[in-house]
Amino acid sequence: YRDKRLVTWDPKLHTAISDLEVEPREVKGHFWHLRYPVENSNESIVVATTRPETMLGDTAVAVHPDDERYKHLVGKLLVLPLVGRRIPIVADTYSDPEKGTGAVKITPAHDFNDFEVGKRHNLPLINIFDMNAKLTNDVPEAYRGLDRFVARKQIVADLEAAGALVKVEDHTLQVPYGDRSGVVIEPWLTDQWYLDAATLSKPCVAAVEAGRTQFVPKHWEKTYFEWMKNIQPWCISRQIWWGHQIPAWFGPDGTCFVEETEEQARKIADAHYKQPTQLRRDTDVLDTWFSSALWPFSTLGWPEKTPELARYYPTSVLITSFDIIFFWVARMMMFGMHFMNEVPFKDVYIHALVRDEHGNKMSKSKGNVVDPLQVIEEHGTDALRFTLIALALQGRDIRLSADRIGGYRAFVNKIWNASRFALMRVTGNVAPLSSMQAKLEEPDRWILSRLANAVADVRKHLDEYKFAEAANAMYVFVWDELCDWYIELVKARLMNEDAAGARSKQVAESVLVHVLETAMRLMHPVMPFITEELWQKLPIERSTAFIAQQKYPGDELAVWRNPALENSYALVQSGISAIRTIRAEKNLGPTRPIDAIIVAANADDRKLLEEQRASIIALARLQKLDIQASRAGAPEEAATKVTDRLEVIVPMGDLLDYAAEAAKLARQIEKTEAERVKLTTKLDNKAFTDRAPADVVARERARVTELEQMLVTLRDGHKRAEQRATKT
RNA sequence: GGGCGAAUAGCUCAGCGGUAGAGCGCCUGCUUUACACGCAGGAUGUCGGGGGUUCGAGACCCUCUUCGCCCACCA
Repeated sequence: YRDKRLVTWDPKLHTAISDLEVEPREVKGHFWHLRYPVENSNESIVVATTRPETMLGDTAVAVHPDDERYKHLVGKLLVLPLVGRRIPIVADTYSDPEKGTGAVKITPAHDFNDFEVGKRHNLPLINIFDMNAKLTNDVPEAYRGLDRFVARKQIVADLEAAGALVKVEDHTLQVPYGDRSGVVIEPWLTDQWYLDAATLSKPCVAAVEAGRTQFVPKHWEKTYFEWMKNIQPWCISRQIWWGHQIPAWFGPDGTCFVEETEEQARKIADAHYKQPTQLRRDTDVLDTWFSSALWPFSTLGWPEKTPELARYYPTSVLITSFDIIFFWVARMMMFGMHFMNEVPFKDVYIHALVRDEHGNKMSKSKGNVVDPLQVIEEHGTDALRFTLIALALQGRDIRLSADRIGGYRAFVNKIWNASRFALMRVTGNVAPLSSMQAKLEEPDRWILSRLANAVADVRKHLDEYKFAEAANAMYVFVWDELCDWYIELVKARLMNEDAAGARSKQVAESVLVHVLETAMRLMHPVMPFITEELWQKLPIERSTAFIAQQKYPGDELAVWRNPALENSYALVQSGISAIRTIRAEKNLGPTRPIDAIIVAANADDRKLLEEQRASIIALARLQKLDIQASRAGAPEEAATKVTDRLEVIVPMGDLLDYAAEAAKLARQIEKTEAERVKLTTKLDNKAFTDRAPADVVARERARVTELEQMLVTLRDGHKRAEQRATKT
């Protein structure tokens, strides 16, 4: 509908702008107290204003109906200084007796609140500004044509000269600026086109309440609701060049015809005027957000009923920034519900805002934009992309951190080097995994199980829009599991040129290539460049030209999942780590060949360790490994490391510092004992054993048993070390 | 005035009812033939304060403090 009301007018760009494009800025200004005399009386009323120039357009002064100070003056007239116009004193609850003098000047044509007061009291609207915010001919001659800020100075001076200026106070106030033009916007009375947004918004609120569209993270719904439920009429016309021209035609007498086409409008107009009539099209264009609101269906061929529209509307997900919720998301909802009678998207993912290093929002007009090309120059495209994804946590903004980008650049490098290793060691095309399932060795089955886990985790996180978690799952799998364990585990097999090891070598090659190939597909959306490059190089059969055309890894990996194997394999890893810890603590160096004894009380554990003897020897760099049920026969001069299920003993000969060893064991005993006491106290608490879930209680009991076993071993070792220390 | 979010290791941040974590930084040792953008090992926390719920609380509830943001208003 067309209406004459106040709009937020940009006097530089000469157009109405949206409330959302208005940016309040805090400015130091003044409070001017002005005295308006009551006609034919000695009395007067003092009003306070931050914009004295608007007094030229005053058409009333309002006081609160219950304000005893002014009750007797309501209905009387004031003489407006400098102008001489008689203006009424009206009673209106808009006036707040607590604020200022309790009397407020009313300028209906230049203030939104005053406009409403004016409507209630049938006050005239006096437009004192033109489109440039210069004073019009409706003001005394002395001020005509003056710019608003020039006029302000002049008027204050003249009021002072006339004795109407009571006092001036310093005052800090919020002044509305146009966010594009950077000038103070002016509430201005114009004819504009409006949408009845309140009516359009109702089904949109209902749709989100019913969950037909869901916000992720959910709390943004509140922002959406708050705005939708307090929505104002939407001024959709703009006095600018670019945009969809409004389909409205005016006849000579100002009658308006709104039709889809000019032809249609002319037909209606001719009928209306009963003769062929010249029409003039409205030169205004639609607010850009009006046009954008049509996007979800207009791009699919609407208003035609196209197959695309049937297939893709409603869309699955809109990914956008929170500051677009009002501008675009809400408006697409309105038009979707109105024109399609269906929501435009099922999910709205509100992503984090990337802020600059100081935490400020980046903006083109502020100029504090981090240039991605520069970051890419320094760290690489894939590193930047991975960093953004890794930092994209729900409900939290991103401060782009150079350190994090550097860390992920190292990750990209790691992927490159791991693949380089594989390409160096794997010769010829590899066989499909299915053909060698029976020949897989423990480490092979372990990494395939971990891969299946990683794929499942990544997919789950992506489904939930948890991008940072998805990135982390990729990172941990590739670096901590594939590189740090699997590649190290298979090195010996890959480098073995003996005929006897040929089959084992081939299996390792196939598994390594298969795992890498799957990892490339898994990471491709985040790191498109390196994954494409490496995928092209892998010795595999390629069914498509590009990795992007391949299927994303999914459920087909699930057959490899093997939690029991992973659990038992953790024992082997903890044994290797224990030996490495002794190496580091005793300064044995990473490469010096040493002997080690692993004591495991459990027969199944020993069996598993025996099977993995070669891996343990290789990764712990041992020259001799004994796996036994008890400590019997182990030398006294030994460093030990005790874990939940095993004790690792490294004979040290004269190298061992017994006092230090005893002290180290004493510290571990103290910590273990403290944990045991804590758990025992917990288990002694009847309230806990009665009320906590059975599995929690059982787990705690098992843990106490483990700790008790550890303590026996630790105390035994401690006693021996202490005896030796005193002997020497 | 209304609303939202945040406070956890030196830094950037996960965890959101059952033994406090990651990356970076820091410390120790390493030319280990994929990688020093690396490898192995290590240290580091009254989880902002105070109440409460619970067998059990960074986690849930209340409250306070401090930061950040959004909306409205400001004669």
